[in-house]
Amino acid sequence: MEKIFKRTTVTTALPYANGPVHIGHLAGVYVPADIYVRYLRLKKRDVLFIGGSDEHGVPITIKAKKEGVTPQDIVDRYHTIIKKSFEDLGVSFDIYSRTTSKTHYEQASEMFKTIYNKGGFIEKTSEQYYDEEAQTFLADRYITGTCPHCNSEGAYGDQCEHCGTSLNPTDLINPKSAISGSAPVMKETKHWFLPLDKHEEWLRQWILEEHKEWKTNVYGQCKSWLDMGLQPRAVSRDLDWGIPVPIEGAEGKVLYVWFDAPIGYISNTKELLPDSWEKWWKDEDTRLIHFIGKDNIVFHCIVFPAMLKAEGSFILPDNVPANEFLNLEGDKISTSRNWAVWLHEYLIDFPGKQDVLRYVLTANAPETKDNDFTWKDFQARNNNELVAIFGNFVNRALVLTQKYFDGKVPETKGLAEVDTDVFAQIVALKDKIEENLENFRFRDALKEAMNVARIGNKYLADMEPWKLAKSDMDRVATILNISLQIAANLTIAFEPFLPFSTDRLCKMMNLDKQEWESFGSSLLLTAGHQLGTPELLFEKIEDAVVEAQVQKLLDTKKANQLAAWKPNDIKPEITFDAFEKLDIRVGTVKECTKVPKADKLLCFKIDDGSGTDRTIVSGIAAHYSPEELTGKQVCFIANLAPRKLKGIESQGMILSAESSDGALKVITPSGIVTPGSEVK
RNA sequence: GGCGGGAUAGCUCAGCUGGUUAGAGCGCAUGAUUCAUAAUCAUGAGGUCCCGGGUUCAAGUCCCGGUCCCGCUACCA
Repeated sequence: MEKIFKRTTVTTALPYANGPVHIGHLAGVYVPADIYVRYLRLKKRDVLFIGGSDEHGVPITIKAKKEGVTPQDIVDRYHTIIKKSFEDLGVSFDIYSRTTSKTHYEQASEMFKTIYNKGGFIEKTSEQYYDEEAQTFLADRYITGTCPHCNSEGAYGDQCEHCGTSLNPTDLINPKSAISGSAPVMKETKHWFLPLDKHEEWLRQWILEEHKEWKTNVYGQCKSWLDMGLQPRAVSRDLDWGIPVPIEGAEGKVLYVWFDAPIGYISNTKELLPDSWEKWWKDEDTRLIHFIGKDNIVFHCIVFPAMLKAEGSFILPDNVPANEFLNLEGDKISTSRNWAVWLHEYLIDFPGKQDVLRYVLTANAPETKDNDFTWKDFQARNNNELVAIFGNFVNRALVLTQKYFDGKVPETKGLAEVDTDVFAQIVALKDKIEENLENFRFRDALKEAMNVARIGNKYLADMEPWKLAKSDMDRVATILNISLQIAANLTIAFEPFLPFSTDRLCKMMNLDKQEWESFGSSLLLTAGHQLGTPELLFEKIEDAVVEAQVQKLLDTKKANQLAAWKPNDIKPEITFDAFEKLDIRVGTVKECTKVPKADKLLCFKIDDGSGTDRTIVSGIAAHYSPEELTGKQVCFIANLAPRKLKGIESQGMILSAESSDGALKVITPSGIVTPGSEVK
């Protein structure tokens, strides 16, 4: 049962303002959303396209601290870059605002208060680390100390970067505040929780029964969560960067960023339409669509709807088309490793080629599984598809008309069956494109749009007007009229996908933009209409250009890795006596196995020369397979107090070096020595 | 470890509720053509449908087991 909606609210995941936007964001969220919205507008449907930056949360405060600037400085910088680059790519937001806006502060506070007054939250008091000197509670990332697992210094409260173990702040040995350096104390703190468990029943009905049409990845993930049972989720944090919890007795507490961010969709609508925003969020005849990446599924399908429901007056999303991820040259896109193609840099490196990126990202969109972006593919799709099929057809039609009819649209002189058949084919394509777009299959829709140009090329090849020009100019007139009508249809077919190119094509043909319903018409241009000057719609991209991009990728990656990495500070001096207490030995690995039910641990049986095997558990499973190390000699600390890991007593610690990229390499003697040899 | 998604031609992907010789685009080969940015058009060669079992008259498609990739989540500490 398909419901008829009066209008559509489209939101895109709010990019986090601690870095620029890259092609992964575009392919997964912004380009498909923009295509969808442009299509709806062409169909004269009522649609609102909402975007904005997500500007709160701990990572931004950390980045600010690292750079010695304020969080506001950070978000101002990236918000500006992101907003500008979206505009330049033609992502046609009706508004692109931010979660630090005044409207948003008010809206988020109001939302919290409404839910609070309805009894929609539960309160819990727990103990957390507090920095007395700085008078603030400490986020996990703000606490450092010694890792209880690998004993390395400088582990964070949520994770030890050395061994990769995830931690709780209370696990750290000798915890220190990253703000003041003082030792934090445990202090009671109160927080509010959204009891998702109380929403489980209706969520189950709403998603599992009423939205079976959602994409399989989305539906499956939701079902998994619902089947596991939902837990209450904290909506506040002790932090000074964010929206203050708007009730009494909540000083020093802000809304947790996940609670505040999605409300940004609503706030931004309100900022744009202060008087009429509610119909876009509260009217049952409005269709709400969230475009997101797959990492955001649970959030937009379960958590945010629970918030909206708890508030009581909002509609729920009708669909959440989540895409998978885009890889780059075979590797995961990573901001920290600087393995990415940044939008703002692309726009500088490829001026006027917004549509090429839009095309490639759509043609290769990660709709059903992770996909790979390569510069070679980028070049091939530009040269073999945009230039050779689309651009070339347009050029042929325009140049031939220029040549035979001085650039004026010739009159048809009697239509043959092949002529009318062309438009029947185009109408069939229009239907396919519509069906694909309505179902968020942008890749297929684009392919069908390209088929319109293919029809044109085939028509010209079959009709051969350049031959008939010697004998039958009437027929040539008809053929070129038809060809030009096909070219005019291309301006409609590609408008959602390649808005810059359709603009140029319209100019070249001296044609106004057409609406979607004219798609398939054989009368878009009247006889005698004067065309503009033909230019090349797309130009070839040479090998050297894409090779330079690959090189740039490799270079910046290497440079950033080196620049970002510096060796840890040397620890405080120790006496020779202290050194002598350490007993480092060499042993031969007799047996190495994975520890069951643990992803990171390997269990070693080591010949240490004593006659009995020594058991050591080490967190290096992510870096070595058991076979690689069996038979090898390793160095280990022999007199470290034993520790139980996953129920196995580990008698010592295997020494490894950690490289700048985080890779662990086991320390091994340069030649074979007798097991039990001392390392001095 | 649990859960979700994926694995199909050289590459990127379609294959709905199981049914004849497994499809598309690009790339490749051959031919045609020259109006066009050596672009176009036609034809063709490419596939143990990840592996191993099973259900069935019939399995890429359903069931069980396994491998690898991605995401969520947990444990460990």
